[in-house]
Amino acid sequence: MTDAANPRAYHHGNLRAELLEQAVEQLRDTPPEQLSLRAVARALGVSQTAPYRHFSDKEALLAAIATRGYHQLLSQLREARRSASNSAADQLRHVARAYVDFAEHQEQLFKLMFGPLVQPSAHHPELREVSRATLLLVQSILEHGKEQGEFEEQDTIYLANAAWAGIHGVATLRIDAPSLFRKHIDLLRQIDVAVDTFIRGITRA
Amino acid sequence: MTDAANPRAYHHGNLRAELLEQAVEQLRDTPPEQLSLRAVARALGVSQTAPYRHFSDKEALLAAIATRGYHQLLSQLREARRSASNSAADQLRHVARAYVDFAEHQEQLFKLMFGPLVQPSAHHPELREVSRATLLLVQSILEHGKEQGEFEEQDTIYLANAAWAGIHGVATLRIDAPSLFRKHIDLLRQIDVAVDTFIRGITRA
DNA sequence: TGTACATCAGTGAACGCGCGTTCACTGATGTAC
DNA sequence: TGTACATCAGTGAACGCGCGTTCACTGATGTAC
Repeated sequence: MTDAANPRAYHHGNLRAELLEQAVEQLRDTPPEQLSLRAVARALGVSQTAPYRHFSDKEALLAAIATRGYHQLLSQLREARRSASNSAADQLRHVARAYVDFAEHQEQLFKLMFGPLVQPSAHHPELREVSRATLLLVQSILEHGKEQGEFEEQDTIYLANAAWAGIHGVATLRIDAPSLFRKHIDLLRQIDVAVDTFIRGITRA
Repeated sequence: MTDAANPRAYHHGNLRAELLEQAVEQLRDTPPEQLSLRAVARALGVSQTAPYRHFSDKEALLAAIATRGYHQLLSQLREARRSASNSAADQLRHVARAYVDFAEHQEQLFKLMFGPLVQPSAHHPELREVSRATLLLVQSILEHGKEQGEFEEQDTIYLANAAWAGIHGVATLRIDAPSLFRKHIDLLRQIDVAVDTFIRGITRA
C-alpha cells in the first residue's frame, strides 16, 4: 500500500500506511502482546508520539492491522475456492490449505486476529463484518455442496462450524503444539486427511 | 493440594503450593502473559521476592502451572473415557466434551498450556511427557475402534491428529471467536455434530 | 535437657527497563484575498 | 504574484507505572553433641 510516487515521504505523506506496514513487519517475529508503539515508531525513524497523529491509541492501530489481516485472509480463501473445480469437496480442500497456509506464514498476525487483543464485536464494525465473511465463505461451500446433491441435508451452521473448527484446529495446533504436530508430520497430508474425513462424513451415500 | 493439617502455615510451610494455587486463581481472569510474580506474592501477603525461594524464575512457575494443568486435563479425559461405553465412538464423544469443558472453564490456563510462554519441548521433560500423553489417549481410542472393527483401517497418527484438531478447534474458536461461535450456538450440540461427522467419516461401511 | 551452630525461608530496599500517553511546542503546507 | 493566517503532521521532554530480578539482611527451625 506504499505510495509508489512517494516512496519515502519526508515530512508529509503516508506515515499512516507506513506505520501499518512496519507493525505487520514486526509481527513477523514478535507476538502481538509484545508489539510496542514505540518500537514501531523507532523503526520508522520517527518520534514516538508521531503515531498519535494517525491512531487515537494503541488499540486502534491493532484493530487496523487485524482488519487488514482478515481482508488478506479472505481474499486468499476466495482465490483458493476460485482455483478449485466445481466440486464442493474440492473447494473445501483448497480453502483449507489456503487457511492453514496463511496461519503458517503469518503466525503472529493470525494470533492477533483470533486473540483477545482485538475483539471484532466491540467498536470495530468493519472488523466484525470481515471476520464474519470468513465463516460465511465456508457456509457457502457447504450450501453449494447440498445444492449439487454432493452433501447430505443437515443444519449448515453447525456443519460449517465443525468444518471451520477442524481447519482452524490444524492451523492452531501446528502453531501451538509444534512438538507434537510438526515433527514427522506432512502438513499437506494432515490437512487432506482431516478434510477428507469430514467430507466422507457428510457425503450422500 | 493445600496441606489440610496446616491450612495457613505462617512462617514455614507450604508457600510453594500456595503460590501455584494463587497463580491458577489469578489465571481465572488474567491472561497468562499478564500474570505477574509480584501480584501473586502480593495476593498471598508475602514479600515480592519470596517466590524466588521456590522457583528459580518466573518461567519455572509458569512451567509448573502448565504441568499441573496437563495432569488435570489428562485425568478428566481419562475419567470421561472410563464413564463411556465400550464403543470407541462413544468414548470419543465423551472425551471431546470433557476437553471442551476444560477449556471453557479454565480458559486462561488452557491458553497457557497451549501458548508460547511455556514450550513442552524445552527443559521440562515432565511437561513434555504429560502433554504427549493427551494425544496418545486420542490415538488409543482410535486403535481401540479399529480392533473392534468399528473403524476403518487407516494411518492412526494422522487420524488422531485430525480428531484432536477438530476438538481443539471447537474449544479454541469458542474462546477466540466468541462473537461468531457463542451466540445462538448450543455448545454440546456443536461438539456432537463435529465428533459424529468425524466418526461417520471413518466408520466401516 | 541444654547449648552452639548451620541451614533455610522470608524481608525490604533498590536496580534498570520499556512502556503508553500527555503536553506545549515548531515548522511546513494549504488557503483567502 | 505576494502576503497573512489557519491548519496539520511531527517533535522532544516528561509523567507515572508495574515489572523481573539482585542483594545483603534477619529470624526462625533443625541438628549434633
